[in-house]
Amino acid sequence: MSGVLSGVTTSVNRSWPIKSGARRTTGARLCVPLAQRPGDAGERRLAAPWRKRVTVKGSLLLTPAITLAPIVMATATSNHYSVLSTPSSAPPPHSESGSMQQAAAYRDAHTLLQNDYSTLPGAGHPLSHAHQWITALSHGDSGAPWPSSPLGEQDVKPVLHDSDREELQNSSSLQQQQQQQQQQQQRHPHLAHQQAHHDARAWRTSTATTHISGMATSEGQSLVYSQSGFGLMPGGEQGGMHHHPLREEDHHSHSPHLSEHGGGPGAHQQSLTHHHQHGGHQDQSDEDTPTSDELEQFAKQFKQRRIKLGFTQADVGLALGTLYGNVFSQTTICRFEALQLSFKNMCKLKPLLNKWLEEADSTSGSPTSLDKIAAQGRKRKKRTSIEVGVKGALESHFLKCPKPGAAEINSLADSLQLEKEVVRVWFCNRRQKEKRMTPAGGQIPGGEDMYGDTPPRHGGQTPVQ
DNA sequence: ATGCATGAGAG
DNA sequence: TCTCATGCATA
Repeated sequence: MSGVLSGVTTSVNRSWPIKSGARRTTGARLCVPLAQRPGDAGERRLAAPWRKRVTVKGSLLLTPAITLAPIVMATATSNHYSVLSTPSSAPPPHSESGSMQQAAAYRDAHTLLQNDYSTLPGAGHPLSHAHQWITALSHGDSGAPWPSSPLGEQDVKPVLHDSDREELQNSSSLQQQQQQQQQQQQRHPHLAHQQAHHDARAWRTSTATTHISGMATSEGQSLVYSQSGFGLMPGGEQGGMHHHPLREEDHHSHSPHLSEHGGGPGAHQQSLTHHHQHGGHQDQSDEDTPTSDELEQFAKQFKQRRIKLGFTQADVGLALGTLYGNVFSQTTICRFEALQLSFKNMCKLKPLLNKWLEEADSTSGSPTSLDKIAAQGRKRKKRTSIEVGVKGALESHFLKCPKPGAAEINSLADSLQLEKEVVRVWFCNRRQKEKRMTPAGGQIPGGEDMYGDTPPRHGGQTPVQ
C-alpha cells in the first residue's frame, strides 16, 4: 500500500503555538541502541507486550449473577474540546477543517440505516442517563494551543488518578489481602520494581491457548476466575470463553515509566496473586484483572456482538459516554478490538465494554437513539504527513536511538526539514507503538516476522470484518 | 485502521 | 521531557 507519497505532504500549520512547556532544549541523552532487528525500517507490527501469555485454562465457571458495580470510571481528562450538544443540535458551523463533524454525521447516517434494518436490535439503546458529569467543567485550560470555542472547553471526563483507577478496577466486593498489597505496590513503584520485570517485548512468548482443566497458577494458587459478560455470547459465536487464573502481570505497576529498553522498568510484577474465593461467584463486572487471553477473547467476542447488533465502533464509544460518562472515540474502540491498547488500558475498558454489551444485548430493540455528544472545539494542528523517505530516516534513527535528546531531535528535524515538535512527537508515538502494537487482526501474512521469531498467534478465531 | 497530535501527570 | 491514554483526521 502506501506508495511513495510525493513530498512531505505536510500541510503543517506553521503557526501552531507550541504549548506551555515549549520543549526546552536540554542536554542530549544517551542513546541506547536498540537491538537491531532484522527487518527494521518501515512500520513493523509489534505485538503488545502484554501478549505474552502462559495460560492455563481452567474450567468455566460462569456466574449468573452480575453485580453491576457502580462504575464511576473515568479516564484521564484530555478532552478539552468536547462539549455536549443537544440531541437535536446540528453540527456546529464552525470548524475550519470542515471535517470535524464527520463522525457525528457518519453516526447519524448509520443510525438511520440501522433503523431500516428491522432485524437489527435497533440503533442505540435506551441508556440515556448519566450525563451529569458531562457538564462538569474541569480546569480552565491555560495555554490552550488553539483558540477555544466560545463555548469554552468542557471536560467530558472526570479526572481520576491512576491510583484511583486501579482501585476502581479492583473494586469488587471481595478483595483479598493480596490485592491490597498489590495496591500498595502500585503506589510504590519502587516496591513493585522488585518484582520481575519482563522485557518490553516479552509478548513474543505467547503460548498456545489450550484448555486445561484444573487451575493452579505457577505459584500454586488455586483460583477460580469467574467473570461476567460472556454469558451473552450467542451460541455459535465462539468456541471458548476461557476463564482461567493466570494473570498477566504487566499492567498493575503503575510506574509511569515502564521504560522500555531502558532495562529498567518493564516493571511487571508477576506476583499477582489473588485467589478468589468462590463458592458462588463474586467479583462480578470483571473488575478483576483479566488475563491477556481473556482480553483477547473478550475483544473478539465484543466485536462480533457489536457487529451483530449493528453498532459501529463510534456508536459504542458514544454509548459508553451515555452510559458511564466516559465517551470514547471510534479509535479507541477500534484499538480495543484490535488489542492495540496497553494491557492496563484494555483492562480498564473491558468492564465498560462488557457492560455496554450486556445492555445493548438486552435492550436491543429500543428506539432511543444514542445521545449525541459531539466532540468539537478548538482546532488542532493539521496533521503532518511525513514522507516515506523521511519516515525511513526517522525509523533508522529510532533503531539507533529510540530516545533522542532535544539536541538530536533538533538536528534531526533540521536535516529532515521537519518541525522539531513533529520529530519529537514522532518519536513519542513510535515508542508508544513499540510498546503496544499488536498485530491484532492477525499477523500480516507475508508481512514482517517481527524479529524473526514471531510467536505463533494462537489459533485464534477468524478475524471478523 | 492508523498516523500524527494533545494534554495530564510524573519525574 | 517522558509516558500514557486518547482522539482527530486521514489513508
